[in-house]
Amino acid sequence: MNDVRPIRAKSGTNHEGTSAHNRRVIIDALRINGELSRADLARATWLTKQTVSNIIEELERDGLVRSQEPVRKGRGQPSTPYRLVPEGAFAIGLQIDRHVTRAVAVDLIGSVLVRAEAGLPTGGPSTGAKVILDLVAEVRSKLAGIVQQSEKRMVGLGVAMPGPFGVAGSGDDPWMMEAWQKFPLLETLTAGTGLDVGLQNDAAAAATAERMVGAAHGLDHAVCLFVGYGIGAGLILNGELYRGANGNAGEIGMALLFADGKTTPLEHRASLASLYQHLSADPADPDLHTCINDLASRGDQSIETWIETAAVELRWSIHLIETVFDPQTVILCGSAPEALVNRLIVAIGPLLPSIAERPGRMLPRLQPGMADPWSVALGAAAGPINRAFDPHFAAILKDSL
Amino acid sequence: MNDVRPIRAKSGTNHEGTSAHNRRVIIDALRINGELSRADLARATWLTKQTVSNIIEELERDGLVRSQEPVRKGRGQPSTPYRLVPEGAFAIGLQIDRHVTRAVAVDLIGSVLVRAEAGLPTGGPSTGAKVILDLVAEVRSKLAGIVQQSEKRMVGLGVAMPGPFGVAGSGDDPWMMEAWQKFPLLETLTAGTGLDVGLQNDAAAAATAERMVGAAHGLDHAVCLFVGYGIGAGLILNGELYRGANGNAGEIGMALLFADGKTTPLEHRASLASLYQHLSADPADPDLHTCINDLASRGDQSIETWIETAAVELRWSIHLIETVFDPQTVILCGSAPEALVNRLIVAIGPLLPSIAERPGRMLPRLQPGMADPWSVALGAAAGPINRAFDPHFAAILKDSL
DNA sequence: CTAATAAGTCAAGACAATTGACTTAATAAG
DNA sequence: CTTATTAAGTCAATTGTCTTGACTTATTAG
Repeated sequence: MNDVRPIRAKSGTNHEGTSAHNRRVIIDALRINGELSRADLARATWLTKQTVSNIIEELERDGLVRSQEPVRKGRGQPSTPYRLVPEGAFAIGLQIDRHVTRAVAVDLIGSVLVRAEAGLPTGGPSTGAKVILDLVAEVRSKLAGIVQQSEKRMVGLGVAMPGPFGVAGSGDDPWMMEAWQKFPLLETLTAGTGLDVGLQNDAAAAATAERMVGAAHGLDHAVCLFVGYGIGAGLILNGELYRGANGNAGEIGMALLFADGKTTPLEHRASLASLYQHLSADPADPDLHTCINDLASRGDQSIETWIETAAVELRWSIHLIETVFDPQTVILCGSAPEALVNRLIVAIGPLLPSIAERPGRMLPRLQPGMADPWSVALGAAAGPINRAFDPHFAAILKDSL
Repeated sequence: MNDVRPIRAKSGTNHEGTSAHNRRVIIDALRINGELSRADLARATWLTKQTVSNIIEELERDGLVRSQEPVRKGRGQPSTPYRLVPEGAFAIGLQIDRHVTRAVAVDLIGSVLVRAEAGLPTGGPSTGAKVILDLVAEVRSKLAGIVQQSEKRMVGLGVAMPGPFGVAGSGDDPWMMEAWQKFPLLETLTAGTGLDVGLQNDAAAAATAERMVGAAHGLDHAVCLFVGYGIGAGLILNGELYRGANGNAGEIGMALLFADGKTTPLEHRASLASLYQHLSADPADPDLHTCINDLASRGDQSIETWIETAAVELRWSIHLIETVFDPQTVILCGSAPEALVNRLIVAIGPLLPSIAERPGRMLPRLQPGMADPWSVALGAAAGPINRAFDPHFAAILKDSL
């Protein structure tokens, strides 16, 4: 009598969905192309001139878009280009790593306006939660000091931390990231900040950053190979970040390799963790980053041996990524020091043969991405901005409110 | 003066896009749930009762949907359930393999109504094109003999063949699949049949079939590991088939493995091609399929050795797929004989530890899919049906006409 | 027998994109 | 210098699709 099994269906849409999508398409077009006139927008988006005019007018009223000086280009009335207003929206990005946490305030076009960093006490969330909430509050108030009304235009707080999420842990993590994952982080942050909070893993955040302001800007298919304390891949598929069924897509650090008769996760052979171990360095040392940068840039032998080993694994990882995802390009990025990433890129080449070798390629198979300790926090902040302003399927549907 | 770089932007949408999407959502809901009343549909899709009524009325007029006997379920007016009408649409699916080609006619709900097979002469497309066109014509006319007006409701021709596509070939393929890829297949078929023609690789077709009528029915994230002459993965991501930048996503047969000091593509170690070689069998032998099925079902030693080797590689492939895609489930399917696939599933277990091991899993990590020589052709036919009737982002946009 | 409940319809209204004519402002051609 | 041509952008009426709220119908619980 009672229908027990729930009905599964996709959500429908309506006028508001249409209008929301078109608004997002206009914003996206301006983000990708820098500045465009109404006529340009109409041609590029397949919308009518009139519709574009209406949307632009509304966006201008909302302070998201601003007209520039008219430009004459041949016959006909000069066109008035429009640009995104950087101060049109802000987001906070928060990176929670093993021994450090970073927060940034970012504007609509992805410029970092405020940054702050704090050490994370060992002991996990019980002591760390306060540090984090204080850091977010600090960044927010500094932003409010720079920009009028920033709080009115705050779209959310994006958090990035090492994954994978929701997996029965191995228990051998000395940095207590596991404890962080069990901690009700989203609830704590929502309650403590009053903001909309979103979570992604660090590789996904790096990819989100590359898509907003980096090498993946405007690309529909790109994979960011992220070398941090661990190693992961951030996936841009069909122009959107792909998360998988449980938000763990791209967590290739856990991939098991067979070599020398042993089974080892990739992470143990190519990641900063493996480098620290190779150098017998203390990961909590605040000078480590610059120190490694120095070693890498002057080609120190201790680091070269590691680079040689890691490069073999990375070369193979890139081959696999190309084979499996068929992306337009692979971007190597990381919280690793820039000099190290550059050395790695050289050491990785030449790439293994793969289906990515095709006639008429426009983009390099492998490109360097941001190698900036702040890029993950930036990507974390880009999350809420994407959700609020970028065109994606879910944003059209009624079930997304 | 002249703006040389083209403007890149996503397409906008309009009322028609909304309406087309809602129609597709209703069809999809009926496909997944079997039968639903208007009120059920309204609740499940977030559309209003009135909108659902209008759409159902239109679909009924178009012959895509049919009312069932009203059912009393407690208080209130009895509800009238609706179902998809199988004869509402048809598609032809065509599989082009190394030495054989198969064509099927399929209806709206994915039932195979007609099947036909032909040997492909060596010599590639120059001689094979006619065979294929004749086969398609045969299937179409047989369908027309069974169903009135089938041509009026024909939505297209889907083609599946081994990938990868558009890659500078290695030239060592004795089956001339490379020549097929250079051949203007789509143009020839479009001209020769007058139908809308689409192309996917065989693993993608297998996944499309699993999504329409198999283990991936109604799932949003599933990967089909397809063991055929080669080996590939068909990717269902966010409820849609993922193709990658060049239609080659999932072509894992080309993935290079390092073992025994050598570099070998996965394909050479786990695929029917490797089995044929192991057995010194002739791939063109038409009895090979049943013969291998016999050998596998009675546990013949010659085949068991191969299974042991292949299972190692497949176990690792599944681990990697889980790690990289984070799917809800992995489906093992193939053009391999059913008994062989079943033996492989047993031999593969137990699976390697991965992020797929999580508390509260609903689905098995690995499930058997269709192991039917006709499943690829079925999946090929499912392609045009999906394009015509399933909800997806592109279908909402103005640039999709 | 009556009240409650649920399915489904009706008709008016709201919303957002479309259409085609119009205005404005520039350059090219004579 | 004048005129034709071209392109950007606006105006006002129209169209297509979903929404709203009241209404009708059919059933069961009490």
